[in-house]
Amino acid sequence: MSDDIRTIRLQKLARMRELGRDPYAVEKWKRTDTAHGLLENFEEGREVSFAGRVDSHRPSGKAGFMHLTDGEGRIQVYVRQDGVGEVDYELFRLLDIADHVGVEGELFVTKSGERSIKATHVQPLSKTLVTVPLGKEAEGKEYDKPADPDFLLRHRHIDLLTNRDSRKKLIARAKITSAVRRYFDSLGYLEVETPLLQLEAGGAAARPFHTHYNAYDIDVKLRISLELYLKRIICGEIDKVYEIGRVFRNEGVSNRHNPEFSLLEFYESYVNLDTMMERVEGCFRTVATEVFGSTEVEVALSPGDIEDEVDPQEVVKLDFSKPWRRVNLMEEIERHTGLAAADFVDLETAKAALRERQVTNPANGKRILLDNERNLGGLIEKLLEVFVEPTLQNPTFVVGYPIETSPLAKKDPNNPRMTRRFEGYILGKEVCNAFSEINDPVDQRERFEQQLGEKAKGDDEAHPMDEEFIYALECGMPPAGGCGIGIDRMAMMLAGARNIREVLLFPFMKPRPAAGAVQPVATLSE
RNA sequence: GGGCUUGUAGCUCAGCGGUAGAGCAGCGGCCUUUUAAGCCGUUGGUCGUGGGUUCAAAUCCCACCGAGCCCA
Repeated sequence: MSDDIRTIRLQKLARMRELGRDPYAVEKWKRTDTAHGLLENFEEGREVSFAGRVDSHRPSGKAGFMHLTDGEGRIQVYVRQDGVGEVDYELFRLLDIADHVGVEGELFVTKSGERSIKATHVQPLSKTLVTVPLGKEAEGKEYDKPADPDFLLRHRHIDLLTNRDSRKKLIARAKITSAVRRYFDSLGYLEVETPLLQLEAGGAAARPFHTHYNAYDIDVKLRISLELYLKRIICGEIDKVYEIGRVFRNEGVSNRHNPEFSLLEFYESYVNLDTMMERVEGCFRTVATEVFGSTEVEVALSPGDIEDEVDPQEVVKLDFSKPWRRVNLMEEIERHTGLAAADFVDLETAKAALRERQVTNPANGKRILLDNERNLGGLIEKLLEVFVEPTLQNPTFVVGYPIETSPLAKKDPNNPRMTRRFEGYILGKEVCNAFSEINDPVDQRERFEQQLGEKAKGDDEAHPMDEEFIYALECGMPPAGGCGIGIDRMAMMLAGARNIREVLLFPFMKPRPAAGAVQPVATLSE
């Protein structure tokens, strides 16, 4: 059947060509206004030239209407045969929904009061060969739009055409990235690009993707973070450096995980955690102001954001004008679990204390699963996740992370079990991770060796040894602060997305099985 | 991994044991101010895939493949 439609459309295209008006032969069309601009600065009688996509098409014998959209707005065009001539009128009739068309004419108001263009000239600019499901629209209400999220994600162009909300979020996400760039550029940071193909993927705890480099016949990995290369640049006396780049983690897909995602990391020499906090605050403030127009951003909460049921319509105001709250990790854990510092001397003591006091997960009242924890640091981070994170609704920095889970952060001089590291949280979710970077090559080597020990014990996310990185430290690295921010998570939060796919134009999709199903004729050549 | 829901024409959906329907889109016709345009006519689906039960399955059962939500 779709072949029939295609055939008919091709016939219409042929007819347009017969009339000497091949849509595909046109290269440009003057647009004096956008649809929005036309409606806002409406001036009856003004001559305009406009182009857009046919959104509704209501021809009759010798006169008719169509609505055209241009991405941001929608305007009606009135075409009458004695206004455009027979050829143009036939071209108008040969249009289908979703075709692109250019019109010239003058602004006027219809009998029923709609601001419109009365065409004097109509020229098709592209012909659709399939039915494009745009749905219908009237008085702000929308009808029969495609609703299957799977379909819309596999054909994002249709989502962009039909779903204003999707469009808004994806545009916001793009603008966030560019606002972040402007912020760091304005501080004198240098933006760089570092290798995606690496012999050892380091800088984070994650499994990499593997691939093969034929020319050298070696296996290589896709990067999982930007960290180690950026710090080598710091060692080269470039004192402020950042990168926004795609990293790849060989993990499952979820509401908040895509195998490739965008990471911002920035490093600055001779500064401590306080400066890093200021940078994070400044970055969010800049993004809020530039993308959302205010240091106060309203974020729609969706069910699941907070432990208890929340009205889906509930909106929270996040204020980025002020410094974020600062808390200490162990103090928060002790406060929320009732355990004391003495309970955290080692893994077994801590497990015993939790068992003895029958500490349960406040979200569901169940015991906390501790069997998977191999070390005290892991246990502490688990407690952070269960007890503390849900309480961190307003922007908050949590300072002081355990040494086992922080192999790249300086030791805390006051507590050898802890490191100089913080994470930022908003609405209970992690938004950044920052260290005072280790610049002691001997310490760094020991940390990597500890990690190799964990790997030997079966932790396949443990950090690999990186001799070139150690060599860079041996050559001298200044004290420096470093920080990573997940751009997608940031965008989700600020744009009010509940799924990471809402802020990724083309999230990874499982391939479809060959059989059956609604595969539009459009090619899927990738 | 577990639970619930779901997969019917290009799109939105109805049908829920008797052999496939509506609206929109499409096609043909009428209409020179319509607007989810209208009127008349009309094309289009092996009802996700594979098994089973039954005289009979889109409809009941099982498995598989997708999707959505919730839980872990």
